[in-house]
Amino acid sequence: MNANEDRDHQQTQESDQPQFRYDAAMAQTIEERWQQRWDKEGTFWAANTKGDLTDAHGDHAGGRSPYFVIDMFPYPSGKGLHVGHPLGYIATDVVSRYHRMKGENVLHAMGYDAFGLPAEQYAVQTGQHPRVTTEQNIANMRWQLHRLGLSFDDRRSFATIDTDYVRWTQWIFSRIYESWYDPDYRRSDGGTGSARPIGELVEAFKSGSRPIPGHPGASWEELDEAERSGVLNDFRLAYISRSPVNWCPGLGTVLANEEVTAEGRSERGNYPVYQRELKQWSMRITAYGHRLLEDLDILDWPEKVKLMQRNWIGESHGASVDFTVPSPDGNQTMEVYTTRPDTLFGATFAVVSPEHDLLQHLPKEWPEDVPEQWKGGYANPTEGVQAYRRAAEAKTAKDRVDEGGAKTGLFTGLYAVNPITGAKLPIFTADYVLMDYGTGAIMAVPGGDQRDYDFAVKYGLPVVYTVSPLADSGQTLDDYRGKAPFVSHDGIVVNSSVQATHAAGDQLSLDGLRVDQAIEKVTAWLESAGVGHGTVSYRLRDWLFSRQRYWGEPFPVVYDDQGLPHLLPDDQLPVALPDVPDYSPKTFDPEDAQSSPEAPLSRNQDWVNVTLDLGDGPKVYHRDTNTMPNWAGSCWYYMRYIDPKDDRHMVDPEEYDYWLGPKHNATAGESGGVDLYVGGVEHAVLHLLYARFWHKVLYDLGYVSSKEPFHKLFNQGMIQAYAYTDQRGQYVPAAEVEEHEEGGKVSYTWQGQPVNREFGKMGKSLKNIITPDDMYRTYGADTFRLYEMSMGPLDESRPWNTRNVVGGMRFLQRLWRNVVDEQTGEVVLDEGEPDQKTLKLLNTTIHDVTVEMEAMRPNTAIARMIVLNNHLTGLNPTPRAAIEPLVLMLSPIAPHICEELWSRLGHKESLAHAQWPTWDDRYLGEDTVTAVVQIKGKVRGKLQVSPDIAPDQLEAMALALPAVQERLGGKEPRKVIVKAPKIVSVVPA
RNA sequence: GCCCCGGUGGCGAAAUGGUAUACGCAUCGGACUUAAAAUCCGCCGCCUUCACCGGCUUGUGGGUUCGAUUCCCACCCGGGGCACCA
Repeated sequence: MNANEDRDHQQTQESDQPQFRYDAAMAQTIEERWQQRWDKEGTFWAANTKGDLTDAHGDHAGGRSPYFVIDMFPYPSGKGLHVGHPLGYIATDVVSRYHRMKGENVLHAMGYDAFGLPAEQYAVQTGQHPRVTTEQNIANMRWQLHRLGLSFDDRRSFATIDTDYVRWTQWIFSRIYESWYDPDYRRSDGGTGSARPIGELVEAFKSGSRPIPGHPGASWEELDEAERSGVLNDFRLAYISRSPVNWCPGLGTVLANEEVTAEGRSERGNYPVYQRELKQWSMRITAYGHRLLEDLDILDWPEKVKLMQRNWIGESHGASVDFTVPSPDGNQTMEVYTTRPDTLFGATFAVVSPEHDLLQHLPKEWPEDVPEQWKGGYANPTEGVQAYRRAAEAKTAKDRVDEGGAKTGLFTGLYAVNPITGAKLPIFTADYVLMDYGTGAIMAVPGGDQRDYDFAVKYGLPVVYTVSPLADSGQTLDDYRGKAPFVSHDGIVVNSSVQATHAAGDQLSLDGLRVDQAIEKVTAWLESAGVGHGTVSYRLRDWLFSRQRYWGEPFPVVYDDQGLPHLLPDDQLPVALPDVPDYSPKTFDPEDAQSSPEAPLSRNQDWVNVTLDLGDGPKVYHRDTNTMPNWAGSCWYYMRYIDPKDDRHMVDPEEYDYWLGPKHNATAGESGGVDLYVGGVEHAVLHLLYARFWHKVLYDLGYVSSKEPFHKLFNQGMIQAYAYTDQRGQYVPAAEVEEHEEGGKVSYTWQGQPVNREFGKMGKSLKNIITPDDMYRTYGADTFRLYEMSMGPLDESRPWNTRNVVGGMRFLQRLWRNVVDEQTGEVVLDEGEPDQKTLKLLNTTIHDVTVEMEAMRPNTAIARMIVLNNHLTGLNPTPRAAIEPLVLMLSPIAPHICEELWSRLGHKESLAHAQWPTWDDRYLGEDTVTAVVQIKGKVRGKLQVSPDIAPDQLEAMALALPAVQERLGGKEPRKVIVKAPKIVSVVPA
């Protein structure tokens, strides 16, 4: 069979080429042949423990160790791939193939994240239904990846838009909706706090063992349906709320905090985002804040990503303090959150956010003797606060940043009473205090906080310092007075003492204590006086979960004529997307903050209004017209690879235990989960935080047995590229640019005109795209894979340079020639024992390559293999005992050529499951080693010695060297350090 | 502003306390060829020198050490993350 194809191949060749040379055309023939054979034989099928999914021999997993390795699955965007995209896919493929050769049962598959904005926008551009364009794009992408020779188990592939899959995404939503978080629940893993079925909460309300919030004294039976629905909504992990959300008129949808940039613009499209109060779905991710934080410790993730998640969760420890606020409607309580309760004596005013409830209790008139500046020119507090709130609402986060931290604010006419000192603090409202962090109210301590200080200076408020620099810092408070706040945890509390406290409590003094001691003391005092308690606060917000989009999963929820939500029963899933006259989102003038979202699904009234029997007879309901964000599908897809066709479970629990359960193999550790997950660092908080949250809910509810979804995370670097601009700043085609060198100076021209080189991304608009297809045409997939793996460390970004690709091609050609005669196509080998030098190099290479592969450093593994191959090139004929291990070791990186050579070496079976070569320790040692003789750290001589030379003998030999004698000038050395057999370091007198 | 990562030949990069520059690219020289391409062999950090010898060299300056690309301190440059979070 090979001979025939070779003859076909050689007819297409230039006549003066050797007929059996490994070139691009030969590579293509070989690659396509092996790809077909792998497909036909099911070479990469992974075996489940039972059921239809067996390996190629029809066997189940048996005692084989599982290894689960996947990439972050792609959006099939329609733009096609450039050479940067497959880097991670090649890396996971190399790892997969390596582990297969170690005898493990490797699950390696690829799915498609096909809902969401990019797919929808592409469909809108092309005027076709998103399903049509998305499926075309998936087919195209599948082909492009197939051509790379990736070793996926294709039976396990699926897309998030598949009906089977949407059903289970909606099923998970239903489980989350039907759950609440019980912070006191003792989990079987020893932890505290768990998602529990909402039914348990209802039972507690019914039995009276738990009071019903908002309905003191009432029994569950006394509440009407709307009241019950409202109470449960406040506990559900998926809930509906009317609250300020990120509204993006330019995109026509609301967005999660994670999808909004620091400039207050949408991450996609870069449109302004406004805070609007709207009724939307949210997920109670904040309930999991602490567990999401602490379980980072059991993950094998890059520290950088852990740090980003820690910062995003933003757990801080402090105290909540109650201030009494006299108002026209009677005394109100203002709860503030502070991380520095030790500075209570330094509070000179208070600030509430513009949305704070306290602002509903304003006095009718300004109090007397209030500075005009505090009133902002308004006739009374009500008018002023209304105007200030409107102004704040209209501002984007970008506007606030542009103000550069400048503080604006307005006096409310109210005063808060300091619970310790009884001092009356004027209350302001200002937009630098955020409603959704802490309690939306702060005590302002201008002596210890930069923002409060700025505000105090602007409005003429007093500054009191209550912490003094440590004596050994060389600073005193006088260095700060009138200039700046003293913001530090390292200090001694001063000026913080009262004989009789205002609230019920003993006299209190914090003076002389260190800050941490003072925090402890004052917190205890607050608790005993009943005016506060220690508490924890999070930067993390609940996850806004609805979008006004067509191309997403519909919610499995309908509303009755009272507007109360009802969950659809599982047997009515999936809720399919309806056809609508127009699936594009209704967008607005990006600056139109007052516009309101309109969901495309609301355009099909036949779909929206349905008659259903939800247990109490047929009734008319209205469907929820929102869709889920595209993160929903990516939150759980990894576990669906276990069996995407399973119609009885989201995932079979036994199969889950085998593949992803805790300690399912040697590397998974306590967390369990995917053994290796590779993707870009851009998902450090978004996808990876949402997926961990869903996973933990499913874990609490008993559907999965591991605490975490992804045990080991690896972020591949970006492939960057050069781009060239002409004099007018226009990009010119990078492929046509010529490089010139003159007198050591490098310059670039395009069509004779000088151009400038810049460095950055690869992109169509930069005219520097290079596609995998370009590489297949010129070199073949194996050379392309080899180049991407040899460019440098996998986790670092580096520039693409097509000129360098040829090095990999030459390596493969030399390897080929070491097996196949280029002229005759014959395989002639030395079947005898290789010489000692070859055996030594072979064994050290096997050892080194194994170490490098384990550490995911294919670049250095390749360097070792090139050294071995270059050595074998000098032997003629090549020893079989050396070339076979080399072919096996290279096969994860360049699988097609290695399969071809393996077959020409006489093996019938694919090498995909051949055993990874092992080394013999006897060949690792050297007969002689080079010992280096240093004088004051500089190399002055070298000695060839036995590896087990005695230190005394080595020292004597070193000191006898003429170069050493000369430099010692006849004197005894002051010191000689001998590290036999490598180093002798001589220190002259 | 705060936090994190990085800086080594002409270029991509090796080496994590012990011979700095493995491996690859480019350049240059040689073999083969009528010639070119391809292929093979060789040189290849900088300065000085015909050459040997010698000196210098891992962003800059300092420190620890017999010995530092590697550890410590300060600074410069590049990249990334967060940014009124009380």
